[in-house]
Amino acid sequence: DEIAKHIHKAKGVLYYYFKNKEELFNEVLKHELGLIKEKLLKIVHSNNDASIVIKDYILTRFKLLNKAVNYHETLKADFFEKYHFVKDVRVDFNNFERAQLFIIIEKGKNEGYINIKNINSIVDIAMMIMTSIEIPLFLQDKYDEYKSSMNELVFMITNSLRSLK
Amino acid sequence: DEIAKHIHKAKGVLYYYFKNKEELFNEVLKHELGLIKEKLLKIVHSNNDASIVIKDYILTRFKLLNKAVNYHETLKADFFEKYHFVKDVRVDFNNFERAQLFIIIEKGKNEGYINIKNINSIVDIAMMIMTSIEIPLFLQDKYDEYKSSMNELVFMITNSLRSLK
DNA sequence: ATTTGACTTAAAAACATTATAAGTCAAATA
DNA sequence: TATTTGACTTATAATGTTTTTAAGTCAAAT
Repeated sequence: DEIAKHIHKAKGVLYYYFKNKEELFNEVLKHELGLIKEKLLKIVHSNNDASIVIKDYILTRFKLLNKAVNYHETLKADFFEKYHFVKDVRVDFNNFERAQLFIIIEKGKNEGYINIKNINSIVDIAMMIMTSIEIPLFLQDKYDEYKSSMNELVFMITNSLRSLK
Repeated sequence: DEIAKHIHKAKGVLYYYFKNKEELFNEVLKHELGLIKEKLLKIVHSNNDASIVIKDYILTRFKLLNKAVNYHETLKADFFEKYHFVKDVRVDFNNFERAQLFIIIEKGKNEGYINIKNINSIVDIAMMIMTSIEIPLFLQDKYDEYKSSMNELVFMITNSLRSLK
């Protein structure tokens, strides 16, 4: 009813374009994450050094996701085990991020800045940390509280990459 | 009723020793965390190098907390904003851990292994990561899933300490 | 000093009722 | 033909009521 009111149309028309409310929500979510993906891709494919790219990537990622209210809903769904609802979009975004981190680290290796054997394992850890932090950050609204630590977290991650062998 | 049954006493006697159920739970919780503190103190005050100590500390911390079912209840209470209930014990354990990490890092500095200016900021980050990871680990039962990454996470943290300046 | 068990009281579970939001569809419109 | 409407049904959630269960009390007993 609310959505229909917002577009000044009858509610029935929504079911002409979407199978149900879930499908509609998923499209909105895809759109929201699509915009974020775009911005992150620009960072990954910039001409900066890998150390700069990884810093930019992580900080921007959290900044953009903090405003992504539909994404926050998927965190809730996941936490309260209504995961199926948004599974595909979450898995897709996860794969996207894994791929980007891989690209950045590989770039760092080529530049001689990073010196690690198994890129995938470091990607795993980075993903584990980043996705874990999302819950206090976005569901418990601690983004502002943790903000100041964020820069140092990134600094720590980039530094650890430098020395890992 | 259940507790009274377990100790083969009438329920009323519980109120002779504890003001109410909350107080009883808090005592159980204190006891549970007390045992964990003991074990962690042994690690901190062992004769190992700081790099070994920090690794031992973090891995043991997660291993012990994973079995600490009453502590898990405090995570839930915190998440669902019934924090007051267990605030004191949680704050106390937090301070304890901050103090231990500080001691370990300071030790690392003295040994020349760690080279950072602001110990507190690195303690902040470590605490942020560790407490954030607790939610998926203990409330979403992903401890076994993340276990293999845990060693590498610790390796990453210790390495980052080495190079931070 | 400690324990009991019947007792009161507060909270939660179960159930029925009502209200709201989700989804359908024949007919209308463009 | 593609799109839109609005009255309609149906599923879900909110509300209120009753019942059950668990928390807490206390005079009396050990």
